Parts: sequence; C-alpha cells; structure tokens
Amino acid sequence: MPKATFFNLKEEKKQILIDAAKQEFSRNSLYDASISNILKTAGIPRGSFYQYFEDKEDAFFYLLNEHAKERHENLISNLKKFEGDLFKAISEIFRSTLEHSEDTGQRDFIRNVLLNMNYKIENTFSQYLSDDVANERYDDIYDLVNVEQLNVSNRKEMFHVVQIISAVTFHNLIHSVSNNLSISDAMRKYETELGLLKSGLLRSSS
Amino acid sequence: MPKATFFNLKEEKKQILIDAAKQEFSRNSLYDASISNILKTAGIPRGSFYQYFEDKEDAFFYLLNEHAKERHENLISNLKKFEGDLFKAISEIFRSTLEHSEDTGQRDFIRNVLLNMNYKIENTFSQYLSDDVANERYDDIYDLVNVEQLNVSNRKEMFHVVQIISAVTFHNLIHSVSNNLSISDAMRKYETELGLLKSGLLRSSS
DNA sequence: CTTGACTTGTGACACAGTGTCACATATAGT
DNA sequence: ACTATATGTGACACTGTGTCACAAGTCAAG
Repeated sequence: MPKATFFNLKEEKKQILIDAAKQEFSRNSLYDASISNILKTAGIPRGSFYQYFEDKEDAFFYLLNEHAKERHENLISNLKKFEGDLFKAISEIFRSTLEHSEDTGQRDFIRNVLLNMNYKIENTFSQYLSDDVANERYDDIYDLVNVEQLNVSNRKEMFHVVQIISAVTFHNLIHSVSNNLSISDAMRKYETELGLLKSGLLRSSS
Repeated sequence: MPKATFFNLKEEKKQILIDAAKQEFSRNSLYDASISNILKTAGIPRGSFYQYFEDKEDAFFYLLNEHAKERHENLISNLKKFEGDLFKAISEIFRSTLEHSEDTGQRDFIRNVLLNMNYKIENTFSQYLSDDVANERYDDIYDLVNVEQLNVSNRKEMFHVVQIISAVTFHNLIHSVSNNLSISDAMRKYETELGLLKSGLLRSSS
C-alpha cells in the first residue's frame, strides 16, 4: 500500500504520479521497469518517490488493484444483468478486459500485466473473486450466482468451479494477448473452451 | 541457449556451473537472482559466465528446459502405461511434479519456478505439450491419447481439451506450492477439479 | 619443438539503478 | 512569530550488469 503521504497529495499531483507510473509499467514489466524513469516522467526528485511508495512493487500493485476493483464491479453488474449465469457474466468480463486493453492509455498497461502475469499478480486480480472457501468476504459474488445451473451441491464445490473457470479465463487472456489474437478470434477460442467446460471433456456415451 | 563454449566444457566443470545456477535460482526468482552469486558459488570469474551464457535468463531457461524434457518423457511413458487415458497420465505428472519438488536439490528450484511462473516460463514447460494446432511436432503425444474417451471429434478440438487441462493443472500446481498443501491435499483438490472437468460444470438435468 | 591461429579465461571498468539520510522547506496550530 | 510536524530534495554509498583488452591455454602443421 502506498503511504499516507501519497493519499494526502492534491489530486492533480497524485494523477501525475499515477500517469507516470502507468506509463512506465506499460512499457516494461514490473521487473524491467525503473523508478528512475518514473521520476523523470513525473518530474519529481528521487526522495519524493520514497515518501509515497515503499518501492516499485508498491506502486505497481496499487495501480493493479485499482484496476481489479473496476473488474470486480463489472462482474457484479454482469451477474445481475445475466440473472446469475456465471458463464455469460465471466465471458463479458473476458471481452471487456480485451477491449479495455485496446483503449487509449490503459492499453499497454493491461497488456503488460497479462504478459508478465505470475501467481502474485493473478492473486491481486482474483482476490475479489475467490480467495478461499472459508472466506466469507465473497458472499456478494456467490449469492448472485445461479447455483441451480451448476453441477454442484454446495458452496464448497462451487469454489472448485470458480477455480476452474478462472484458470481457463486467465490462460485465455494471456494466450490472446501474447499471440495478438483479434478480439473475435480470442472470443471464439474462449467460448469454445467454455462450451467444453460446460458439457464436460469426456464423451458422455462412454 | 547457452553458447557452444558451455557445452564444450568438461563434464565436471559444467556440473559445477549447473549446480551453482540451480542453487541461486532455488533461493531467488529469476528476477531477484544475481549472476554475481552464481559466480561466487561456482568460483569462476565474471567474464567466464558470459563465455557460457548470454545472460541470467539464458542460464535459467537452460535449466528449466532440461527439467521440462524429463516431464515430457514422463508424460509419454504414462500415456503408454495408462493406455491413452489422458486424465490418469496427467494426474501422475501432477503428483510426480509435486513429489519431485520434495526432493533433495531439485526441491526449491521447481518450487521457485512455480511461484514465479509467468507466460514465458509456462511455455517452456508446455512447449512439449501443445504449441499450436498447426504444429505437427506433437504427434507423439496426440497419437498416444485415447481420443474415443474424449468429447471431441477431431484433433483441432483436442487442442482445446489440452489447453483446458494444462490451464487447470498449472493453476493447481501453483496453488498447491504457494499454499504449502500436503501432497494428499493437493491431489484431492486436483482430482476433484479433474472430475468436474470430465463430467462438465453444468448440471446435466438443465 | 616452435610457430601461429584459434579458443578460452580474467578482472578492471563504465554504467545504471536502488534506497537512505541529513538537511531544506512548507504548513498549521497556538 | 514560534514551534512542531509533515513533506521535499539530491548527493551518496552500494550492488549488480555487461564489456573489453589482454593473458593463458590448445593444438595442428611445418
């Protein structure tokens, strides 16, 4: 988490910082990015950066978390819109994440994040989705899902369903971005795989 | 790829290099690892390292690729053993990867690799599995799989099945390692999710 | 042997980035 | 105006990278 000093900053300066950081993390992975570049872009002295953030990671995960919050809101509203159909809702998130990554400034940030996705980064993304079975914080999601639709008998089993769907979703997001698939190609592949997930990988006659 | 000079090295010295590199990559992620530490451990001068490898990544991916080759052999033999049952074969790979990561020296290397897995690293792992539909290099795998068992009508669709299974498998591997699950707990979760994959996430009565 | 062509080894060096710290400056409450 | 507290600043020590000119080995041909 950024330090209090950062949040105390007047909106304008805070935005300059955010823009500069986002620019750097759009051009480079978390590990290749340099604080020095952010300083240069934002036009602030070295010491200041450390007044606001612990380090590079701190700034990165702040940006990422802000983004994840938006996605979460997105999912909630999609679940409502599609009356608890988890597949339709998640599919819309998939599309809008890809479309989002065609946007103006955001574009390369999300692209870069996906390309350099690791466990910690994925967790920041999906912390709003399913942290743990035991954790009750995600009731808002779980309660919205139409469980009747799913091949599960309790919330614990639903945890596994969410795990599977998010594994396949991330895999597809990353694959799409790193192979520069068009949105329609990406959607086609993703929908195909969601279809297989729904009906099962085993031939039912066997 | 390491340079020719590296492969020309006498076995003994080559092994010292490998051990030193593996040690460093067991303690640190690819990005936190330092060449300087490898030099210190191996007792070679700085210039020498660059005779053998392009850079840190080069050494890392050499080690990783060697490991991936073993896994590949493993999969082939498991497919034969289980008469083309993809699920049984992959499940054994899953178990042996976890067991492998309990081993002596290997232990933390694989652990570390999994914890810092990103797209490029995952690709090194699965390059032997399914690079692309069009690619014919993987016939040895595809031909061994009992396709009758699967809910697909052609090789192209089987590509998606492999994609899904590997997404879920990696996700479980990483989850197990980063949450320090016991092997039996990890297997239980993984088998549960494989079961869901087989029968489908949708309630069949719907 | 010994000469020369080629391969391999070596570590000092220039460069780039990090995080810190002592000091400077601003802001607000009394 | 005074003081306490928060914020700004950039020089500095430190760590690590990749390169380069030179040293040392190897080996085949004369």
